[in-house]
Amino acid sequence: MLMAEPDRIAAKEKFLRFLEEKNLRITAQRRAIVDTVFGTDQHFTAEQLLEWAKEKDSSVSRATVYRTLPLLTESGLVHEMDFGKDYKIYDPNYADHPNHNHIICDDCDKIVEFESDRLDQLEDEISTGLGFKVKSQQLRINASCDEMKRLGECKNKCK
Amino acid sequence: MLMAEPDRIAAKEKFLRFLEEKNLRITAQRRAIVDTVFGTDQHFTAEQLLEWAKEKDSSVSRATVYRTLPLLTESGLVHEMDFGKDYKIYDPNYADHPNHNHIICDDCDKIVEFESDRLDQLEDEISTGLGFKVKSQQLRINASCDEMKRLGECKNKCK
DNA sequence: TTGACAGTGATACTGAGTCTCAATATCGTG
DNA sequence: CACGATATTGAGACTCAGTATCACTGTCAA
Repeated sequence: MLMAEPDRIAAKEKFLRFLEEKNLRITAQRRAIVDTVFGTDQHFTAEQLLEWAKEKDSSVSRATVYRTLPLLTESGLVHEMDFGKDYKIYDPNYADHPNHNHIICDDCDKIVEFESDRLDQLEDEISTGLGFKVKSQQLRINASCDEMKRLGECKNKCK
Repeated sequence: MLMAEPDRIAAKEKFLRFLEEKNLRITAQRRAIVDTVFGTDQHFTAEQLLEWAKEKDSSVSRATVYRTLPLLTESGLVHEMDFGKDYKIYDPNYADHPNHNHIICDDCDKIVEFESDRLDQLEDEISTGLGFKVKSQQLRINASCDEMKRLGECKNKCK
């Protein structure tokens, strides 16, 4: 967990403004959740967020976390991702780097991100061509741990 | 559900051979499941497969379906897909059309497939360039129902 | 101050998928 | 064909992320 940086503070302010615009209230619990989300640059799960937010305000409950996450994604400041596991992963750094593609190691759950301008460009081209104003798009590559090992990316958790 | 066609029968035989090669046994329950899988060209969920297979052999249990599905995907004859819903979707027609990309309507769960040679080519190029022998890859585009409606693709279930 | 209502936590619930284990079926070998 | 090693089975308990319910609480405009 990194120290809050200027752009993360900006993201937090943007979200509070987003709540105001929707006539939603800024409560202590929401503050704790938002401080947590924009106080890290790590990917996290809903359960992790619950745990971390509870450290800031022990009154934060699971229900409130699950109620706040859709607001965060709706605001466009946090990105929800699904890698075929039985939980979702959230990226609080999304506004800064909107085009992520991922390689997922199915054996140890490690995620490697990569970028490709050509890919981004082609994705946009296809989406536009099909007449969609896209909500989200992702290229997901599932690979085996053997391959990850070969790249030296998978030293820790793999047997 | 279509009548079994030659290539589906071939797929079924391939799978039985796949079992033999792995010294796995061809049981009545596995026959019922395999007949079901390669007797349709529809996408299906694990629970749907259980229901359909039970009609052929009422002794087929949930456990056996969930134990057989990984074998089917491992054989390369069936493709497992995850669209961010809380269930997985299986495609028994995968061997014939291995390169699918999908647009998912988040509101009504409709799935539109599309192909792009340029995209397939670029995906291969990137994967190879990163040194991966890929297990699977998919480009997933989530779109809103409003957009689907505009295309006339979403007449039925959307409000 | 009041009252409408957004927000809350505790907790019950859902539903896909997994695990366990005793009983059973398969199939190569004798 | 019979044997036996072992792969496979079904029932049902279990897991776990996420959802729904509901009575209570906090906020804020009038």
